[in-house]
Amino acid sequence: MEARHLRYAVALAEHQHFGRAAASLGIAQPPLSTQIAALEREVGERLFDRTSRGVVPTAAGEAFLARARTALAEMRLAGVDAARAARGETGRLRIGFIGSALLDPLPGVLGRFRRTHPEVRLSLQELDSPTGTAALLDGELDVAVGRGSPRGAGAEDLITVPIGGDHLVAVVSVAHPFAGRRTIDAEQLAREPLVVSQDAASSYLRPLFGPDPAALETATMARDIHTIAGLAACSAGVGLGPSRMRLITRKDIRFCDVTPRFRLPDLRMSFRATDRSPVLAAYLSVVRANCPKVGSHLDDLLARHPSAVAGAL
Amino acid sequence: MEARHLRYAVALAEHQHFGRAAASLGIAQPPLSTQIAALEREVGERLFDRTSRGVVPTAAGEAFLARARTALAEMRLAGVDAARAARGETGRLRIGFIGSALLDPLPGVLGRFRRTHPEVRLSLQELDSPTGTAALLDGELDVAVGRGSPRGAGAEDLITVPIGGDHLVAVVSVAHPFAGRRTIDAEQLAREPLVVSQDAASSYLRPLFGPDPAALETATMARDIHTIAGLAACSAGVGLGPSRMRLITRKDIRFCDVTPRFRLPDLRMSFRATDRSPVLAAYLSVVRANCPKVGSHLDDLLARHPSAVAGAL
DNA sequence: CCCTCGCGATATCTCCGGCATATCGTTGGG
DNA sequence: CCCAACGATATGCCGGAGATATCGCGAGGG
Repeated sequence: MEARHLRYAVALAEHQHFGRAAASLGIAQPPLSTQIAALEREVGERLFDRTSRGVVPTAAGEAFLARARTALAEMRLAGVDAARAARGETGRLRIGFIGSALLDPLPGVLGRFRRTHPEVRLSLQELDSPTGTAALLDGELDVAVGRGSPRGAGAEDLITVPIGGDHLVAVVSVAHPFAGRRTIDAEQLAREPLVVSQDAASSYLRPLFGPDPAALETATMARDIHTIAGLAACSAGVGLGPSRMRLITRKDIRFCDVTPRFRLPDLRMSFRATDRSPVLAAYLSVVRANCPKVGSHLDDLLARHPSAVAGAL
Repeated sequence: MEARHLRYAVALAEHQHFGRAAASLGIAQPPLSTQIAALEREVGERLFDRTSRGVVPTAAGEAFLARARTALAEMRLAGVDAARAARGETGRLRIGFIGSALLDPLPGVLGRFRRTHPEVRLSLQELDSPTGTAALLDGELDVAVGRGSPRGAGAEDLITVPIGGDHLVAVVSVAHPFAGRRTIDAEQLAREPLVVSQDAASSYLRPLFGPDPAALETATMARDIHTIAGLAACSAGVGLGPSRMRLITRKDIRFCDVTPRFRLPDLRMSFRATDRSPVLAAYLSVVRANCPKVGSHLDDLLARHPSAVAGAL
């Protein structure tokens, strides 16, 4: 049984007339008769009653036609859905990110992407940087936003673009003696009880305290940036975090720059170099449109990379 | 796009290998390549990524395949459903009947039909005989069970088989003076307040009272047989109805034969002579199996009728 | 580093079958 | 009783699906 048979049967049922149905199909009447006869032979039942002034479906024909119509509709949708999937308009995008990314670059990009690609199922997950990289390599994520270049096995299979840098700031309760100050010296910090993220403490924050990291070892650990702010607010210590933490709008905290200025590893976005997902491509093109600087960086990397992301526009 | 393309794409996705997929389809590898290429050209998107050691669907391919599989399933179901509809195993059967038919011939036939054709939607409706005949002719019913031959315009387009006769019986409250008697004389009845059905009073019951139908004109009218029994039970009068009314199992009523025995018009079943519904044919064959006497009658009528019911077995 | 093997693409031919043209059989309607 | 309309049948043609042979290419293995 071929789709042709379904189309012919549906047209015949619609026009109730071999000649007109054939005309509507762009063929002559005899082949329509032949094909319908062949269909009836294959199904094993008469699907149409031929009368002297037209054609009417039998009960078997009605049952057949119902299925035939949905089958044809599915076929049409197959093509449409494929095209939409290829344009990245449907599908799924799984993004893992560190908390601070949700403060600055992500909201704009995600909002725009949601609006331009409403039928893509977004799966968002807050993860620390190493976990995100691992999940990306395992194929559990499509995009990972973290801090610092991915390291370890497989990292060379990732394409990574910087999407923004920041420096270290301190956050304290409004009641804290530092609350009114614009800056705090790093040496002063070393004498305060600190609140830092697990991730930062174990990697990029260590150089800040030079040869003596005791301050870090006694620091309170928090998993994410909002917890750091919250702990600082209730005077658990001086919180340390990226400068985009200033975007947190709480009345009960104050921020101070750390002197000398201490640059944190850039925020970066990674994805698998072998990933051909059109949704990813669509996402990247939204990123490009939203942020020309990241976009041009992206273009460079993609141009350089051998197996670039599918038609990355 | 033809069903062939869908089958080929599905097979290719399943085997992830052109050669093996082609073998499973019973064709050689080159035509499979050609057809997949043609499909991709028509859809306008690459549906499969060819690697050096196999084939994997793209995102567009996955979207396409999902629709393709359901389309193919629908096509298979089309044939199956048509065959089942042709055997009368699916569809709808609308039966109109008078109340007394629900006492004797219908329960057995309907029960058996329900069991043998569980997926036929039965639509049952209690109607008086003339209304049933009209509904049948209007195409609102498939079968009408009533009393007395259908009359009026179009009646000759119906096939009608008798399915049982009965005679008149009286029903009275247990408290009624007649309650203990086996018979009641027709002349006695004429002096009693009566309870009869509208239908009966206006047609076949009139001869019972000879030239003076006054008894009927003052009779209480009821629409159906159970109401007659109920009114008799509460001593509203002497109920009159068909002898199968004896099948009503109420403790508060008693039945008496009417002397002389007064035959009522036969119960009969009618359907449109032009009706080709396989469900009707299936129903008739259940009737035949359930009741040989009616069956042979049916055979005679169908043999005699020019455009007999579709393949009435 | 080259060689070979495996896989998909391409080229060419064949032949089946879907389509067009012409004609027939049947059934209602005038 | 004839005619018009409709679907079925007969026949020839041609496109295209499929088979065979071959090529290009990339990945492993020696």
